[in-house]
Amino acid sequence: MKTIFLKDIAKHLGLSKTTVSLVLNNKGDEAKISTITQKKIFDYAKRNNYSPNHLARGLSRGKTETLGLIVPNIADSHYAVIAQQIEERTKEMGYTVVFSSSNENPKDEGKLIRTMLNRQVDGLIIASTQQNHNEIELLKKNNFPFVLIDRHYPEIDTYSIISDNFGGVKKATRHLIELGRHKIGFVTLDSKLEVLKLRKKGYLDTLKQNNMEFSMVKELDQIRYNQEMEAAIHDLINGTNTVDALIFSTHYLTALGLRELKKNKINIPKDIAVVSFDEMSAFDLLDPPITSIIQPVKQMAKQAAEVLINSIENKLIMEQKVNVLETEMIIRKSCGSN
Amino acid sequence: MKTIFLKDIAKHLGLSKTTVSLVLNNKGDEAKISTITQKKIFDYAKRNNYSPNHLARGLSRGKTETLGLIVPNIADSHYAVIAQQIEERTKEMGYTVVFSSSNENPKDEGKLIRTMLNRQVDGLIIASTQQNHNEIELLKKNNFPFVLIDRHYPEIDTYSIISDNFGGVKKATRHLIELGRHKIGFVTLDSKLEVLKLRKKGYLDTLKQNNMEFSMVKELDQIRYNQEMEAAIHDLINGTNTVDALIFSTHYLTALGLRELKKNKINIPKDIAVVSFDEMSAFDLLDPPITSIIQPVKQMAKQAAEVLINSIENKLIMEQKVNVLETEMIIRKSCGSN
DNA sequence: CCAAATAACTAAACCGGTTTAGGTAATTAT
DNA sequence: ATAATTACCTAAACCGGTTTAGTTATTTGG
Repeated sequence: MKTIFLKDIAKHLGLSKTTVSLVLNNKGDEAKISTITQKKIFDYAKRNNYSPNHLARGLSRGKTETLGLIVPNIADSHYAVIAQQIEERTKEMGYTVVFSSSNENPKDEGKLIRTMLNRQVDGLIIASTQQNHNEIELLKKNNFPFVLIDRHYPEIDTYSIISDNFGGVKKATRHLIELGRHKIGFVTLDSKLEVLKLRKKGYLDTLKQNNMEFSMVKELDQIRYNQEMEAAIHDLINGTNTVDALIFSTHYLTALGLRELKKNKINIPKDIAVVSFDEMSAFDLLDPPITSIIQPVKQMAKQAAEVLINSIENKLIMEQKVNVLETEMIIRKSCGSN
Repeated sequence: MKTIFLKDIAKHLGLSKTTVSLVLNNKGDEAKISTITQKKIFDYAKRNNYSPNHLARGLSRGKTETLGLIVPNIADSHYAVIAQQIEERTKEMGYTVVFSSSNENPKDEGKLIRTMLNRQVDGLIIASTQQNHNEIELLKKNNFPFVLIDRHYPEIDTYSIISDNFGGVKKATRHLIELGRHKIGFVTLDSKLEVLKLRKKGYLDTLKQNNMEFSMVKELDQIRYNQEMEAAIHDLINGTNTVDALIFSTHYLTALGLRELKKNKINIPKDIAVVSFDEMSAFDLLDPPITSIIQPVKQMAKQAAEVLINSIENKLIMEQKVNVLETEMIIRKSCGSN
């Protein structure tokens, strides 16, 4: 507030800015500043609660102790938790985070990356729209420290922390098969996102491995999925191809789907078993509670923060660049298993 | 990336840093720089996608176009939405936001405020723990631009954007009374937070106004509420004082409470009607869907961003400092009203 | 006793911009 | 023909730190 500067301390103690700066950066001993002088400086600084101007320091050091976080949407609980964990870990390690939502828009994401770069962040954590191959490649080429979280570019070799989307859906599908479901449907978005492609593949591959003949994938439009869910559910529960189980590829699709199933008086799990990939905080309160595949979100976030900061500070660098964390299936009553 | 600086442009065009800086800041005409020169500068800058070092600019201008956001916890959907909206509005107005969670800890909050200040943010938006009276007063005394959101210090005269917590609970209580409920209970946290005090007051005052004799408030510990909910619900549904309606003072208490009610095979709304202050995204999927009081969170956030930026830029300043926005009651089936 | 080493400290350049206070040369006014 | 403007541009200070390359006075070593 009533800001005090380095030169003020120096002037008041009859010393040079250099001495004060060295001491306050704990280089006093190294620079052989006498203990008495050091004490004087520390005391005076503390008494007037001096704290260095971060811009000035950043400018001269070329480092800001600030990380940029770009997510599709922090209002989404998935990313909110990621943000929270990253911020927490990051704060412990002496960094601050600036964030921005790309709204799943590649152009916005590109702009945000550039904005963050000229704000001189020391590194970036990006949950990418996955349509900025070039920007990401550029970051890599320029050796700018960054890590991808939640979504990665399989074709670019960089630090990526993701969860096992493929394996997660596999677990879910196997679970349903084991419970005797034969006509399992899959509701997802029509998207280029690697995660969604992998989830679909997890479903299809598992069916094939188990020689299941029936398969039915509904891919809703990324924007109009809200309106399209009604027709999709209608298709899935009527006609000859009525399903006896449904996997939703992400939490909000599950929520929408459940609403429709309810409207159609479908009994879960008797008529249709339901598994959700990702969950919302109230899924265990629903009747029946929804069996869900959950991602180790917190762990992913902490790891991303650590890997990034380590790579910034050139400490021990992770050996394998892509780290795939296991998902967990929480079995509740929506599949009739208990 | 392959960073280009002002002096590079200057050197390449045989001009001075001054000229280049003026032109790129659109002060070319004002400074009577010839159109030809201006064009050369703009072109060269664009071609080499120059963008000014934010630290340097901030240091010399004393302004960073960065806002600090301090919330109790961004993982909480309530604050996640606030963060998202603030970031969105703020981005439109040319600012960036750095955020941090105080974890409802006043000391941490104090530290965060100081950290943000020496990071030279231009202003702060704080959803305060409300136990940092002094820090807030200090901000005010030093004319540092800030606005309180969601929670305010009634005793400090500053910009505050809050919702009508008192009126919200009043609506809920009145609703229950009108539906013929006579023994309405209130579950909340034992907290000094003004919002929670107001919600309790809204409940108690409405009962009094309607000459209801019965009242029962359960105040759970702020940390152990999770464990305490079981006993609280037990008390509320057993003995002579069995309630026929419950109001939960915040979304996560509702979630916990519903879990307990379910465990005890309570029929909602037949045995007990339920209203939640604040909701979770799946509350409308529950059986029955939960009647909720919702706060105009998005509006609050946008307003906070606008008020802050306006006060930073000394544009039109809001006339009344405390802005109380109306809540809305979404009537679902948990009170038996339809 | 003098040279070398050391202790304690500092001047000044630098980071990359913005801004103030001019400086020339060409035009206009008288 | 000379003074006053004007058009166009710039040197240098400044923002508040960090860091390099010394300086000076005192010890130590031979």
